[in-house]
Amino acid sequence: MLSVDMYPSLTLGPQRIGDCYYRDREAPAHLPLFPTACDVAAKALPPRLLAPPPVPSEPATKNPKDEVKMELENASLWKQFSSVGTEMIITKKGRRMFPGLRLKLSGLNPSLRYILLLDIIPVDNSRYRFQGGGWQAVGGAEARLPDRVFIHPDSPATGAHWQSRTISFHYAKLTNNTLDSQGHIILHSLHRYQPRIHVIEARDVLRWGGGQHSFVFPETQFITVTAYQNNKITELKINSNPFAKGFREDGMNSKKQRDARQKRKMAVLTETLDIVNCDPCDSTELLPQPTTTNNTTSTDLQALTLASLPPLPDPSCGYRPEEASYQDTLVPEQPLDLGQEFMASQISDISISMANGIQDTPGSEAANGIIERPDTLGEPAYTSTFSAAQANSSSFPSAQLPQSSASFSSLPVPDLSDTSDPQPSIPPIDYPSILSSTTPSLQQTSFTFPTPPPSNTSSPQPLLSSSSPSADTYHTIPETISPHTPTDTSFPAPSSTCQSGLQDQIPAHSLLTQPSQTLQGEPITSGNNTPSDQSSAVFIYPNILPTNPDPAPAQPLPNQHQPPTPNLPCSLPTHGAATSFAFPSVPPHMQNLSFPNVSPSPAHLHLPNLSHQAPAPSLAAAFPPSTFTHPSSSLPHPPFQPSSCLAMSSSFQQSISSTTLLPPTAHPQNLPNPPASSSTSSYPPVEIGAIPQFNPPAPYRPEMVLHHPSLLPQLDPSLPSSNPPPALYPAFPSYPLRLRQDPHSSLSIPFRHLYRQHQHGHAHPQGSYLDMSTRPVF
DNA sequence: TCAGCTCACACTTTTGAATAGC
DNA sequence: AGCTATTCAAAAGTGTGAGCTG
Repeated sequence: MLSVDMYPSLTLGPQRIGDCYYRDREAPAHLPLFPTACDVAAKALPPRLLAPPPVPSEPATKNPKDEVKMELENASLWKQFSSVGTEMIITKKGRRMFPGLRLKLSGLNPSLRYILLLDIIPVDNSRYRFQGGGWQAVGGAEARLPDRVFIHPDSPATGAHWQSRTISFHYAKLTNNTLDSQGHIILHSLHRYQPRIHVIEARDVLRWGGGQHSFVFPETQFITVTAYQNNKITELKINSNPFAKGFREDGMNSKKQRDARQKRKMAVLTETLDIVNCDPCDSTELLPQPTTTNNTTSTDLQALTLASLPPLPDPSCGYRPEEASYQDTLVPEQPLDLGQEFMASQISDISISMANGIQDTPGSEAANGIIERPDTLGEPAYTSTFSAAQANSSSFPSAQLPQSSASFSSLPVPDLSDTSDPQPSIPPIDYPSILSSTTPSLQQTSFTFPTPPPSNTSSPQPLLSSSSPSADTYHTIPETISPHTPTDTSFPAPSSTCQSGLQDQIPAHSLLTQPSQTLQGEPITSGNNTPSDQSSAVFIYPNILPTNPDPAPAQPLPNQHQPPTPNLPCSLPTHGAATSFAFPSVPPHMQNLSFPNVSPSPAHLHLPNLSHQAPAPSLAAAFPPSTFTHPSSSLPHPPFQPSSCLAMSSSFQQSISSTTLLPPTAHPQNLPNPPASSSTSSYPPVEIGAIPQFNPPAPYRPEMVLHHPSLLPQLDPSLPSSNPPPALYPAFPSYPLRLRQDPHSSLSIPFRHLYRQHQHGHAHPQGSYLDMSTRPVF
């Protein structure tokens, strides 16, 4: 597949993939989901941009699709963690999530094929630090990384398949390696994220027309860390994760055992030393002291260690509070408080891609009861819900978790109100609260992002309202995804073209508004964000502390956020064709687009991700010829994060490539790809897998994205008309998925080739990843 | 000096190939 | 010959703690 660009919908983030609903069983809370990229963009963008496009077509939503429901099977476990403040370890090699996402789907058409995607978007623009027993927002978030999407290994599979079993995303891995080539989801450490699950009809992907459903469970929010900060979390992990069994009290790797081992070691050493020297005595002496008994173990150990070795690690390190005995030294656990602040801006990068996602038809969703809203992150919705819920509950202080999270009881409308509140409010939000509230609700993918929803839609309220409807229902609003819209926006489009696209759609100012966005295209995501800036107010992430109220400023990187991205989306959406694209295939737009990367001068595009990720599935997409010229953007981009990579499951890819993805309905042939075809010719269809992989070392540059206006989706519904190409998909604003090209490729080479090359890397038996971030792509 | 990150370590579970039995 | 069940080794996932980096 291509770059995500190609497929806006995929881009998840910001764009809408479909509808995103938060569902709470009980009460739907609507949490706006933000694609990472989107977020940024969103913030940057003026609200209106963000606002979900009016959804004219929403109508469709009512179909059965609407009834698609998703339940988080291990919600209780998640709630336990969220009540303390969930932390997820991220490593260079990639770390699985624990708890994992275990889901139950219902309401799908048994005979249709669906693709399940997982993406993780930043909840706010803040960076956190664990202080005083709680999480506090301490500054602006880092530039957004390329958005990557994890495609469930079973994808595409029939509705019957998905509904007959528990769906687990445990194979998905998180990494902090921005140059990751394994296709793992790239996240920043000490940032707060929200996982989202997207259900897309396979044909949709291909066509772009299908409905999408996005689900968010607030309780699954987490803060990334490279080492656990909260002892309570460590305990929970050890007690809940089978792999950590050895660290349990009774395990062989328990502190006790470890101490004992160390002691033994020490003893041996001391003996040796004694023999050799007398000095060792010291250590030996110490040893005795160690307390007696169990605790003693620890103490002993400490003593031993101390004696023998270099100073022991801080006692504080000791995890278990329980082991108070040890604790003398240890630092007592602290309640987590997450201070959340929003950084409104994050400019960061923009992962714009996400941003693109923005709008979507909010309205439609709303209708459904769903919330589209993207309102960004959470804005209101979150806040509201969360706040109420429990701000406290969760460990994350700042952000309040939605109470419900756990219960998910519906948090009806209130959220809205809440949301509003929250934002302004306080910085620190309780994580939990947020989560909770959201939990149930689905969000529509419409990612409207944080950005202030357009008047209506955009506004969080809608979301809320939607949410209010019952969580249970979760409306998923199937939205067709129009690639166009959102996604693109998200992309920072450096190039004028792109920008133009976006711009067109979006008021220039809006874009401009945010400094951060600055650049061209960015608007996208930023748009949403923008609000955020205020964000804090705007978004409600409960958790989020307003700390960084202004995003823009905060994010210096205006450039990064470039609205441009939109371009890509645009193209897609516009063309019905786009829809037709099979994943693999590249949207026509794309074809037009020249890939920055392509250009020899790699400089422009840096698709860091690309290169790595690549597990692209074999979607074959034809790439449009890279005519893309990508003006090298002058823009500086922030280092780009490889967002774009998509990892696709092999199966998925295969299917895709084979057309399997294509449901009967959609055949690759049909794919919009025509361009593809053309492209194919010139660019053979790229396999999705490949795309992700763009490994191109080159950092991603938003600008690239910008170039292609066509691609850019319309961010603002309101704007839309201007360019709206005939969208294949009616309505909505879905995010286009974008596939990235291989930077290398830059070339004219058909993507496939490119990808194929890369693929090897990605092929993950367990699942594939797509780099959604379109941005990176171009 | 310190916060944050990386790495090696020991332990555990999971996975898959090899083998045995029916 | 084909299928299923069992065994075993390798691979991979975990938190820990020391060391490194900026």
